[in-house]
Amino acid sequence: MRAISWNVNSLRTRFERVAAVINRHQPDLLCLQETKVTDEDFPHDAIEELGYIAEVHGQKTYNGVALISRDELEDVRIGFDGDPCPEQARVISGVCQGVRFINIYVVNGKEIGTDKYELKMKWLTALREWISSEFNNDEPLVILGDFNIVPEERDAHDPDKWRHIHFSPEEVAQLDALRDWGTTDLFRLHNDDDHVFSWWDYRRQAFRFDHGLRIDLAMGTQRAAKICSFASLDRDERRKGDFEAKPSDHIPLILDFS
DNA sequence: ATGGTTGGTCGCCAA
Repeated sequence: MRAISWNVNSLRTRFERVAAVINRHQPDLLCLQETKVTDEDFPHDAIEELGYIAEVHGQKTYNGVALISRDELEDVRIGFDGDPCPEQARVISGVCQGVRFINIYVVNGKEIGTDKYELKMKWLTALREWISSEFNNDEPLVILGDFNIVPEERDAHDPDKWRHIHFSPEEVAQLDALRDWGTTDLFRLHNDDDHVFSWWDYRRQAFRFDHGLRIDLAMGTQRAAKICSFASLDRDERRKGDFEAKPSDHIPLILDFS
């Protein structure tokens, strides 16, 4: 089984690239973040033409998540109990071939000291409480998506530039708490290199200078890690060439499970 | 601290 996580930064603007990613990688499950489309306007017909079906949790203008799969998923859930901002569409989960995938778009947080940063901490704590109360860490389970958190120094081009957001001690501690519950960074099972990034700011030619961060993550339980046979970031999605036009600022995270 | 690109929407807010 192949699963992909990707912050598309608007599904409707990026649809042709989404179709290209599906054709290139042939995933069983595609977890999208920042779809920026209401459920009413979701392009279900175009997804079905690709041979897929979509479970959606969207809203107008901001946020929005979706699960796009070849086959029907089991136990699909919209959002989570205890969400401090339930009006923001940030979580959708479901079971694909026996593995539970919790697709998340974490609150960005803006900067330490702001209300948005406080909300990010509250949101992450509430999400962990929901996950640990609702699910078992001895089951195959993967929490994946745009975490807006840099796990380690080697995951930032210049970690000191990001200590006010994305790489603050409190944010890293939230990730550690998720590890303590019994999950591991699945990308790191198969990649040892420093400076492998998943996001580059659109501004200041950040991709050209490779000023990026690895903030798109998949945290899997031991049962998920045991069957995770491959993990990679699809840098070609942002590179120039056939796909030069309008890339997302994030690239897809590809995961295989045996 | 400022900077300055993209998307949704149509004036700015969010990232």
